[in-house]
Amino acid sequence: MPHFKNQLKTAVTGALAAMGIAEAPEIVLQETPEGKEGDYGTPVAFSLAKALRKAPPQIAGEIAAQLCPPEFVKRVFVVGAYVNFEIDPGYLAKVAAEPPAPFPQKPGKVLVEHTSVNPNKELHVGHLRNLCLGDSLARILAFAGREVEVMNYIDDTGRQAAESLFALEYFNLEYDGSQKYDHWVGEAYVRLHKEMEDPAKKAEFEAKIQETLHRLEAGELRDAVDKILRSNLETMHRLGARYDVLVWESDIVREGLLAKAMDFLEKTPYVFRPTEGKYAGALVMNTSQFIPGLEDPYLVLLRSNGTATYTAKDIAFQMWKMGLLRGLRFKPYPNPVQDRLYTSAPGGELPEFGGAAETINVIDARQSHPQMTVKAGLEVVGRHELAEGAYHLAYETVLLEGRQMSGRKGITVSVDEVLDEAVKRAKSVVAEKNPEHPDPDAAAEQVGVGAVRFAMIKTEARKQIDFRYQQALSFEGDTGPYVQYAHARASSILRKALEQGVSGEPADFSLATPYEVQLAKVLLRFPEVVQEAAQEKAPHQLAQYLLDLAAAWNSYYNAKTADGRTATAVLAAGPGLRGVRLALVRNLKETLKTGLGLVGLEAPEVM
RNA sequence: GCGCCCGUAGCUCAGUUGGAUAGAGCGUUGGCCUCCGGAGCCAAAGGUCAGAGGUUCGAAUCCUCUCGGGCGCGCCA
Repeated sequence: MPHFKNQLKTAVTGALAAMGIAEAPEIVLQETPEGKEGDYGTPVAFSLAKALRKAPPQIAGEIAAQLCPPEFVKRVFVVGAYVNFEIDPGYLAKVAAEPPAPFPQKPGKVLVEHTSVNPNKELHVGHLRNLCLGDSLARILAFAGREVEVMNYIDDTGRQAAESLFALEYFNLEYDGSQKYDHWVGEAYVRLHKEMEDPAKKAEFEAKIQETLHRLEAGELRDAVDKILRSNLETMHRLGARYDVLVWESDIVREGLLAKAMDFLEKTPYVFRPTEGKYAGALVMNTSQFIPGLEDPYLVLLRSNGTATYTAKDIAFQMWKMGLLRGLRFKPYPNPVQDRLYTSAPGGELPEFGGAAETINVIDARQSHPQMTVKAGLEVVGRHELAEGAYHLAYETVLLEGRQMSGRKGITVSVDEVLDEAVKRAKSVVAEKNPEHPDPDAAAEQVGVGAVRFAMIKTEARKQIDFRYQQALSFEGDTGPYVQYAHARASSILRKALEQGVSGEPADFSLATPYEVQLAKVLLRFPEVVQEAAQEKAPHQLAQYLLDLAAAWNSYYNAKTADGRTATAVLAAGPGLRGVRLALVRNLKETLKTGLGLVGLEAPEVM
C-alpha cells in the first residue's frame, strides 16, 4: 500500500486516540465513489456508533475536527457519516508517477506444483488452465517477495503413459516427423482405447499394459517417456511457463521415499493392517480425526497385493515437498527451451530441492478429496503446521463449447491447435491494423498467445469456464490484447517524446488536472492488488485490475473538453504539464508491463 | 444418500475479511478520427444480485432453509 494511504489511516487513528478511543477498529480506507466529493474516505464512524452511543454523523464530525491531516490533504470533511479526504492533485500525480517500492523479501520458501500432465499425449485446454494459473501465481508470489520453487511432476509410472507406450508397440508405429511427436503418440493412445471398447481386446491388452507398467517403474522406458515430455515442454515454453525442476515419480519410488513414508505412517496409531474384514491384508489409514463426515474414513495405502495406491504416492511426495523425507537426487536437464532447468535423476549430484514450509498444488477441483487425504497424511504424522501450509489451488474444469472433454475419446482441443489458431488470427489483425509493422510475426505470437493466457486467468479459479474459440481468441473488450494495446499506445507516445527531444522535460505537478488525478488513483492501486492476489492466491484479481488500468488509461487518452477538443494531449501540452503527463505515462507503461509479466503476457512496444 | 463448489444484465463474467448510487465485456441502438495508434472512447437501453427467512445502523457479501446446476464419494489412475 502506498505510504500516503497509511498516513491517512494513521491520522484517523490519531484522531480516535484524541477522542479517548484507545482500541481503534481497523481503518478501512476506500476511494470515494464517482460523483462524491473527495478522493478517499473511511466509514469508521459507523462501527463506533454502538460503543460511543452516538449517531454516526456526529462521530464523523468529531473525528474530522480532531484530525491532524498530513500536509498533502487539502480538506477533511464529512459526507453522511463518512470522513472524506480531498488530496492535493499535484501530490497524487507526483506519487503516481513514482515507481512503486519493491516488496520486502519474506521468509520461507513456497513450492508451487503445476502443469504435471501425464506424459502420454499432447496438452489440451484443461491443462492450459492449470499451467496459466500456476505459472501466473508463481510469478506473483515471487514479485511479492516470496522465495518460490516451481515444480512440474512427471507421472511416468502411471497407467496413461503405459498405455501410450504399449500402443506404439502394439500398432508397430514408426515416427516420421510429419507432426508434433506428442500428437502422434496421442493418436496411438486414442486408437488403443477405441480397440479397448471391445471387452475381449481389453482383456487381451491388460497383461501387456501391466508389463509396460512394471518396466516403467523400473525406469527402463525413461527415454521413451522423455521424448514425449520434451515435446510437451515445447508447448509449455511457448506459453511462457517456467519451471525450476521436473520430479519423476519413478525416482520417488526408486529412491525409497514411498517405503520411508509408509514406515513413517505405520508407526502412528492411525495406520494399521487389518487382519480381517474388507481391508484384510492392506495397509490402511484412519482419517476420521482429520476429515469429518466421511462414511468410510479408511483409506488404503498399500493394497493387499503389496502395491501402492495413488494416495500413498501423493502423501509420500507431499512429505518430500515439505522436508519430512529426503533423498531425491538432481541434475541439470539440458534442453533447448529453458535455462537452469533441473530434473530428478538416479545418480544425480545436486543438492535437493523441496523442503518447503508452504506448498501450493495446482490441481483441478475433482481432486479435492484426494488432496484432503494428503493433508490428513501430514496430520497423521503429527505435523499440523505443515498440513496448514499445504494449499490446494482447486480450479474447475474447462468445458469445450459447452461439453465435457474426454482425453480417452479424443474429444479435446489441443493447446498447440489453439495457439496456432490464435496466432493466425492475430497475424491477420496485425496486417490489417498495422501494415507497416517491422516484425508482424513476433507481434502476432505475443498477441495470440497473450489472448489465450489472459482468457484462462481472468476468471476466478473456482468457476467452471467454457472454452469457446470465438471468445478466447477475441482481441477486443476485456482481453489480454486490450491491455497490450494500452501498453503499446503508451510506448508510442514515449517514443515520440524521445524523437522530439522532450522526454527529459521537468514536471510541474502543481499543474495536474482532475484527468491526471483519476488515472493516478487507479495506478496507485497496483501494489495493493499484487499483495492481495498473492495472499489470496488469486491471479484473476491482477488480470481484472489490468483491465481497469488499461481502461482508465484509454479513457484518459480519449478525454475531450466540452467543445470536443482533446483534453489530455501529452506531447502537445504546455511545458510543465507535459512533464507531468510524460512522467505519468512512463510509470503507467511500466506498471502495465510489470502487470502483464506477472500474468505471463508479453508487453509489445508496437503491435 | 453424504460432502464440496457454483447461481449477479439476453450471453460471458467482476464485485464476497459487511459500507456511499451493484460494475465490465459481448450483443443491440446512437455518437466520436483536419488531434499523441479507432485492437480505442462517449452515451442509451438492459438487474426481484436464484427464492424465502434471519443478523446488522447498513447484506450481492454473514447465518438458516428451499430450488436449480456442477463435481466428488473404489484394494481405478
